[in-house]
Amino acid sequence: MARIIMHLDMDSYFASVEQQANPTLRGIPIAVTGRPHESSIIVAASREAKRCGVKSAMPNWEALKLCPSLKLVSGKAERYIATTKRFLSILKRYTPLLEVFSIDEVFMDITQESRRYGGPLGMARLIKDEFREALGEYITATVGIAPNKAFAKLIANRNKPNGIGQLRDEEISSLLAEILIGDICGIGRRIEGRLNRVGIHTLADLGHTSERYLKQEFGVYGLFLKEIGQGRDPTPVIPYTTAAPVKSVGHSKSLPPQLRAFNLALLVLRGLCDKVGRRMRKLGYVGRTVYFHFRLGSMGPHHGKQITLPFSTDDGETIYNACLAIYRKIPVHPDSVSQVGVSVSNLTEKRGRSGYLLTKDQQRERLNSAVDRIRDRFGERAIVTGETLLFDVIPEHVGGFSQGKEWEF
DNA sequence: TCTGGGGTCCTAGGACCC
DNA sequence: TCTGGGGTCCTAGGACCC
Repeated sequence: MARIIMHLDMDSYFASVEQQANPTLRGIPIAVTGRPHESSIIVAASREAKRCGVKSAMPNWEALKLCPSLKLVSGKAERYIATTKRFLSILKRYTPLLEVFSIDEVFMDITQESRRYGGPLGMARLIKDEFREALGEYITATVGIAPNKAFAKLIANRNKPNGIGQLRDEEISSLLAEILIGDICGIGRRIEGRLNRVGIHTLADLGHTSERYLKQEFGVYGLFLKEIGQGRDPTPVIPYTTAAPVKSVGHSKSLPPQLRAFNLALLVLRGLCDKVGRRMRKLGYVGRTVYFHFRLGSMGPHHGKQITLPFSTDDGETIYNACLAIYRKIPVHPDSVSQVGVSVSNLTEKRGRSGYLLTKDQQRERLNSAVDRIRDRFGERAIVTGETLLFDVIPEHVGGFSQGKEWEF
């Protein structure tokens, strides 16, 4: 029996949450951005702004050119996470087979459950009614229903905003010739370009291409392409409860001109390492592999290197020292950088106090946990290292938690 | 005017061990 | 004498997602 997969995608999510929270923002073009007054980018545009052509990932200046009356709003991460928790708690009552794909997107396998609600369309309408009650009329979702994830997402995109779309198993084959490969989640610009150059433009073209060729060109990914070209996508819905744990924890920051000198950038990096350590301790992980990267010029190349430590850590200073060790190994030693970043992978769950850490580190561990407790109570900025005071000139960003797994529901 | 920040997965080569 | 093959770990790079 064919599966029934529902994809639910919140409409203009961050912008809608802001409009719901603040009536003066309703009915006008607004856009959520990281830094409203600097040369940043749009994270989310309201539907009024989208009508002028404003899209996410567009530089603010370009958005303002398209839509001079656009109101830029600073994003508030906590607000979006809280709203996501609320709608997830509604959805999990409908089925336990619920995959949190990002902060505003969910896949559900409703093969078993939809019958109880008068079929998938009835279920979708009920969910949208519940959302309106619980979240307010400005926060809406679009629902796509299909026999697999790729087509459920596709059909949701085609019914935005605030719509419901369904694609039945028997309807898919007749649509393959009109769906462009780039419309499929998983086929990005590079792969689309490579396929286009050999004359493959639609899913039907893809389906007619030999599996051998696709495998030779794209490795295991070629098998996925062949399936998609035939209207199939065997990828299962992976429920939140069985999803793989976080694999890496990182932070990076684009630097304003006054902090681009390399020695100042290192101070910013010190603060980023602290934030990474803090988040790891919150998540209960220690990690062994540290990746340090930086960027030269706004459009310049990334340089980065990783090392694996002989021990695991969740301590900001240890992570920072690892970055310095990496830096000494990098052949490029720039005078100035436009971005620095650090991420820790090779994570394991932290066990008891003495499991991984050396005795000489136990004092530091106690210090970290005391600092964490104070920050839990009085906020992240209650205690900062001297260097971290530099963050006062760099506003906090939003938009970077799209695929994080730090919201429980 | 010149671009954010958070992730995931896959591949491939070299080192090292048995 | 000096050769085999499998497995794991590490690093780098490319592609994708929101």
